[in-house]
Amino acid sequence: MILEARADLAPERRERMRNLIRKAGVARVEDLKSDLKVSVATVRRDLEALEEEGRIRRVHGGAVSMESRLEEEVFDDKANLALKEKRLIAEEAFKLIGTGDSIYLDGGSTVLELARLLAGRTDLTVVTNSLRAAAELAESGPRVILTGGELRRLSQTMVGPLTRVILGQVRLDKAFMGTMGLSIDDGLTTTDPNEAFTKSLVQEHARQVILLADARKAGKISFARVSDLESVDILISDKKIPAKTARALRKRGLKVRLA
Amino acid sequence: MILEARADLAPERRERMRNLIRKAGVARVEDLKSDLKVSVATVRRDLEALEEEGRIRRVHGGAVSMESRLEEEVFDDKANLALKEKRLIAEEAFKLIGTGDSIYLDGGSTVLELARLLAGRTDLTVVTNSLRAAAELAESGPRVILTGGELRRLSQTMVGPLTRVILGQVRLDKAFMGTMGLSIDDGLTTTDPNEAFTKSLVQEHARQVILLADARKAGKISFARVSDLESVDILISDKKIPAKTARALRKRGLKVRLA
DNA sequence: TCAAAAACGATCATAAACGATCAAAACCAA
DNA sequence: TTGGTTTTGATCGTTTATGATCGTTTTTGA
Repeated sequence: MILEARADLAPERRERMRNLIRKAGVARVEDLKSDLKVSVATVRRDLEALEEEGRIRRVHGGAVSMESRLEEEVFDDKANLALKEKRLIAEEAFKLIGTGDSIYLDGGSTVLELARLLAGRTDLTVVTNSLRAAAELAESGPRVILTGGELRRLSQTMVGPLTRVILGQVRLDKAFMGTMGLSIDDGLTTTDPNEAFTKSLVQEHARQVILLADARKAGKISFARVSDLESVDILISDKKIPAKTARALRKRGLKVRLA
Repeated sequence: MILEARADLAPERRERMRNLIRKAGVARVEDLKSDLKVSVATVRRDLEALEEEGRIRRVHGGAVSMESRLEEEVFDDKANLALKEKRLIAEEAFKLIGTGDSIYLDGGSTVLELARLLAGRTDLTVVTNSLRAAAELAESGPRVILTGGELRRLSQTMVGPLTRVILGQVRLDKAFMGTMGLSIDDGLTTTDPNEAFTKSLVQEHARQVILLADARKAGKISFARVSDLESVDILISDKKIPAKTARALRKRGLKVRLA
């Protein structure tokens, strides 16, 4: 038997691939094929896996690293994890919006995807504490009202006690919220207490609270508590959420929709 | 040795295109075609994509970059000339800021120049209704508080009655204001009544009002009245302002500084 | 205002890249 | 080893990106 130089195990090959792509910012399938000495089929499968992890973005002919400058939201790894699911969730949420609605958008990448869908909806009034959501709608689209408040750099949102004063002045038909953690016992949690404060404030003011959370959020618990599960009217998630979890949430009174 | 120049992956080609356009401010389709060694069809398709992302604006024959800040004014000769003055005015204004000050920045390109100078000043608190100013300070720098309010797309500022509620809650040592018109008889004027409302509100709340206005503003009258000249404590302008005008302003109690 | 020239968008052909499929190879536990 | 699973690579029909063509629109300058 001829012993070839032993091939990489799949995880180490992927690690090498990831580094190659990150170093160059971009890589072609053909290059990866010869660098890693595998077939294009394997390269594609690995790229698929890396994309699923949010490490890279596939493009025709190769892939782009998420950590490179070619990719827009470098600093925000989370924005691109499970991007596909987030898009689907956002589209599902979009269906809930009626003509002339006054809606709230908070920070978070899933809600941001929803904001992108609203550019054409001049009939709406959008209230938001998210600078990025505002930026998406800055050129054209709905009437935009910003909550004001202290800028939290990490999330690019306005948070804290000052948000209360404007939120008290507006009517909100539907609030579309994101979350860091979603737990049966601990409810909604997020990283920053000021952020949590503003979120809970919004939930009090909105007639209907719609939570957008991909499956990875289920079971997670973060630092600062936002609210009970009962504050949420509708949860929109994806099909990867465990059936058991979905059942438990429904039992607590939430309407659960899977995009 | 044969060097087979391999074609760029679409994202890298677009990145190069984006940089070419940003660097020059504008670019012709034909130039991009030869620089990037692709057909005009591809150039057009890429431009279309970049426009979709909001990075450029297509025009007949080529494209202009949206990423050169003050994008509109780049092509306005007069405004472009005034950029130098605006920078000088901003630098003069910067000198007035003390350690730990709480300052207000409103919209307008001159004030935006001042915002750029503040990126390193972590000792300050900046209150602003300008999304562009906030964007300048979004990554690092002073504590940033946004006023909230309705988004006025043209100026990318938050204006209207809702701004009152947060402005009422903060202390402002110095307010740096821009203006469209500055007239001895009509005082400060601007184009939009909501904008005017917010400006006058700020002037009421700030201990010291500092107006940044290049010489072209002198004698101009716009649509909506903001306030009397007396509301302004210090005017910073450039040396092109007529001596007669400067005298008249000083006579009305303003301290006039020429950058 | 009108006509020529330039730029444009739509359409189509082609070549490269892609995803699905399946069989062979490698791997693993008994 | 054996039987079963996972991983890999080859094949093939499909999709995508690109560049050329052509009729239409926009700009320019007489």
